[in-house]
Amino acid sequence: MQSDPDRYHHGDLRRTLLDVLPELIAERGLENLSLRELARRAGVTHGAPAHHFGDRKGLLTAFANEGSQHLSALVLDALAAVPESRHAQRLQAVGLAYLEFALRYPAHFRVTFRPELLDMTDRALLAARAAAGSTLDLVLKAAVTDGALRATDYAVVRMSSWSLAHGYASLAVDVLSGDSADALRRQAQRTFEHFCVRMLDHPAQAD
Amino acid sequence: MQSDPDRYHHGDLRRTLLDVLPELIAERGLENLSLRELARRAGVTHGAPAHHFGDRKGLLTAFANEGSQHLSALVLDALAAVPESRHAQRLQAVGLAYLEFALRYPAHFRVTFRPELLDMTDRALLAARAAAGSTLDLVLKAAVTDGALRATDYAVVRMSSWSLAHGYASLAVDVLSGDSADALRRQAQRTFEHFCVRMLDHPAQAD
DNA sequence: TGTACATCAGTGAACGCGCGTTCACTGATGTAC
DNA sequence: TGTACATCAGTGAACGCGCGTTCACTGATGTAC
Repeated sequence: MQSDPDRYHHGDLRRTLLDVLPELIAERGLENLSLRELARRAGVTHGAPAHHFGDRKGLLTAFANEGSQHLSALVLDALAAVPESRHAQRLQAVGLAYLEFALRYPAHFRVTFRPELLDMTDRALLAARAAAGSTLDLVLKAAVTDGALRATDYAVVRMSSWSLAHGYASLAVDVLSGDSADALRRQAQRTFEHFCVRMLDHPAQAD
Repeated sequence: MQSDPDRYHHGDLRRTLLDVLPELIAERGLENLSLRELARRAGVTHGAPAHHFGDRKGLLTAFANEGSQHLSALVLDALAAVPESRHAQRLQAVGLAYLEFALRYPAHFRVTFRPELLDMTDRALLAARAAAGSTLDLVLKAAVTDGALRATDYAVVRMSSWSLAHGYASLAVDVLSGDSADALRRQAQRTFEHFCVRMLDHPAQAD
């Protein structure tokens, strides 16, 4: 990717548009998102984005796809640091990674969970979403296998874990956005630990 | 309120605008909300709403105020049916009322928690929000008093309860909006019960 | 290494549209006496 | 009960604006030979 500002071909406009989008959403909100303004900030005429995304929905679909990938990466990273036998810690790690996603990529977070703005028939998007959602299932299934979670409680614990993480992240982004990110992280750590310890049992091997 | 369609004075335009708004948000989304279209649907020229709300932010602020009042009413109603000593049940009732708010008033739910769209200096709005938030505190404080919740766990349980309810409601409105409301309610009932039972202890008197 | 040609990426003018806001107005209502 | 007048609520024309989309174009790149 070259940066000569006067070249006719941009080099990687698609990438640049996706990179500029979060600032724009942060500044003006998803309500006032304008493709023309996006093109302006990318240093390109307003017709150019159509070459890469077609329309607004295409742009946001690609952006949401990226969001799901960020989320997957954060979850997998967090899990890599926790032994497979520590189920409560693993569940906590997933929840904290979800919050981390919202804190680091608030614009992605806002777009990713708004299906009415997206092309939900897009194969790449669906695959990315499925991948991001599957990790929680793996963690909970392992807990069932090891006797830390009753199979009959699986659905209920899955839904409450997801809701807790999603709610915490939503509140962090929308309602508590005045608080410092570190304060939110610390509080979340305690809150999620409290939750996970109570939701999963501790088989003999624990600790 | 009269309904003669040809009168010059509307009768209660303010009320009508607030009543029409949810449909409009449901149909076109908060992104595409237009004051002119709102006026059109209220059967009035586009200049009229300004008399009552000033601008878009004024309208949404009044709407969010109403939202907080709906939420308060649902929470208080739900609590009225549960004995004061049943702390887990009371906490569950608050959570389910929160979900009920999102299911019955999805447009209000979407607006109420978007401070950047509202005039957060509006006294009436602030009062309504504070009132809606205070009930959870009352329930948890009673649980502390009765020994069902350790004072040191107060903050953590408060935050996880709020997050769980908010997350569930958000997912219900945004992501799971294809599911039937009744199915969501039933699943929430089980999920919240599971959660509340584990978060609060059961002093001697229980049951 | 050079040339011809196809493809790709961005340009810029033009279009029609719906929007929010303003403002002089007029019809309706309410109040004072 | 009647009249005069002030206030309130909605009208409708006008404004300027930024938007998304289209499209013939041109400059740049890549490939075949």
